[in-house]
Amino acid sequence: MPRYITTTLPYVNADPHIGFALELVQADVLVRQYRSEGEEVFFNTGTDEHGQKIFEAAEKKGESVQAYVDHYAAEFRKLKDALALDNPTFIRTTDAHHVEAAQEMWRRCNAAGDIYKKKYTGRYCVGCEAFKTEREIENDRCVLHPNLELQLIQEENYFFAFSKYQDRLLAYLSRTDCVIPSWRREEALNFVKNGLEDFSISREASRLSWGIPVPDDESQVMYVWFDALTDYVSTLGWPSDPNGNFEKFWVNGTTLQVAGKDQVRFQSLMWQAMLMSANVKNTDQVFYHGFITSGGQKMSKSLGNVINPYELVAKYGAEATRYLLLRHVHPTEDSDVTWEKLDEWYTANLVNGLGNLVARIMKLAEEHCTESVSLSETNTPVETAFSLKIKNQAFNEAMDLIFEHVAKGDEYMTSREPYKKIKDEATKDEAKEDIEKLVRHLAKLTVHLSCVMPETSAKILAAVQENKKPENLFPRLG
RNA sequence: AGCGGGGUGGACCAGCGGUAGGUCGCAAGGCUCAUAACCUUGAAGCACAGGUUCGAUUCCUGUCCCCGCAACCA
Repeated sequence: MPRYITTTLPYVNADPHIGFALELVQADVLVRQYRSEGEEVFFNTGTDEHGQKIFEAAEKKGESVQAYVDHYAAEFRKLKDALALDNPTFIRTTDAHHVEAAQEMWRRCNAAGDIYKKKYTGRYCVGCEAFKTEREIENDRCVLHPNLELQLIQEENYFFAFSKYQDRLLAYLSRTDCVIPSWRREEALNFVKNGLEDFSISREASRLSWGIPVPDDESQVMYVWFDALTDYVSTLGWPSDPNGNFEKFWVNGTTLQVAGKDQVRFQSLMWQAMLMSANVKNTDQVFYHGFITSGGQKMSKSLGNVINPYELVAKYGAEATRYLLLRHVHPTEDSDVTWEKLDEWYTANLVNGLGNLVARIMKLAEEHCTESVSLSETNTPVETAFSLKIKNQAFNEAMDLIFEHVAKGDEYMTSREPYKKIKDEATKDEAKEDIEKLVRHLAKLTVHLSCVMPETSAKILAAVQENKKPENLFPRLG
């Protein structure tokens, strides 16, 4: 069955965050695993580029908004190569086709009677040029501009009839696999049970100058929801579907969204209600990953503990970065990452573990075996277990299986001592058999490795086929 | 207030009613094919307080601490 896998689209008001790199790598390893098993996968990612924050950020930088978003879109697009992503589609919410799709989504929900205009009163900060929430207000002032008086402003916006979908959302959430991990489904369920309120989906054009116009109302611009969330289907060609991808992957395929844990309400509730309203099939499954903290704190520029994915790749390489994110970041819980820990993991597992194992085995093979070993094509139970772990998003456990396999190689080498036996004529043949067995062990390893570290996997396989010790796979850190 | 998750040796994670496992780090031996790598052994642990039970890290109750959501906030 065709599969559709998408990340959320990051908002381009800052450089790529390590958390987004995690999301991409998790999605990619799923994509690669399914593709390796012969399934056709549509892999989507891209950038969310509208909104007042972006408009203001561009102004601050003294750039045109278009130049600003083009710059960031490029920064995010580069992640594809930096993280060795397997051919994702990259959609920008400023793409002409997406703009039309967002407007069509609006029209359909409107036709279903789910969009209406309502007067809304909020406290507006002139300094921020934005309405403030209770959390952002302290002593009746905006926390960022305590010297300015908040203004009570009344604005007329469009609202989406979210509350109408309470029952249908409960029915959707009764599917046990629609939210992973399961306890986040509990969270979503409780949220719906507590009652839903309609949410605002537009802003006056005078306040939101960089966004998609509301159909048939020049005075209003879409606020994030209809704009950003529609990307999951617009990327497939919805609604006109010129290539049949929407029909193939969304309607007839299995769909999976990968998102951060703070997205439950947006992805599993608001977006699903919009799909119901527009009479489009719901997402089959949304997987929510945890967050990455550093030194026990949320990464933030002011704390100076931000780890940028490009720095990660510059230091360890794309392959090792993928490995580090998959094995040492818990799939669904928060994980703490520091440079110190990353160095430790890189050295222990990749340099001393995998890299060293390949070197010691292939050195012996190159010197003592006259030709490369024949490889069997059959799947082992370990490979099946690995595949299942990946598909169940237990990425860290899947990695553990790989490294158990690595450890077994080292243990076998020590217990059989082929390097010793090869020096004695009487045991020479036995040593050769040991070495051949170890080489086959490596070949098997490449099967698991291919969706995690594709280049490394290919290098090892090539070394086995050429019967030659490769260059160090993972150089020791300076 | 509430909802959800979590608190297991120095670090991260698994176990979830019957001598507490794994990985990393640390220490001591061993080995020499290998990227001063590898193998073996060892030290060290179930947030706290009650309860249920023959027996609790595991179930129940309460307390403390951490994280996310808490409605227009990606």
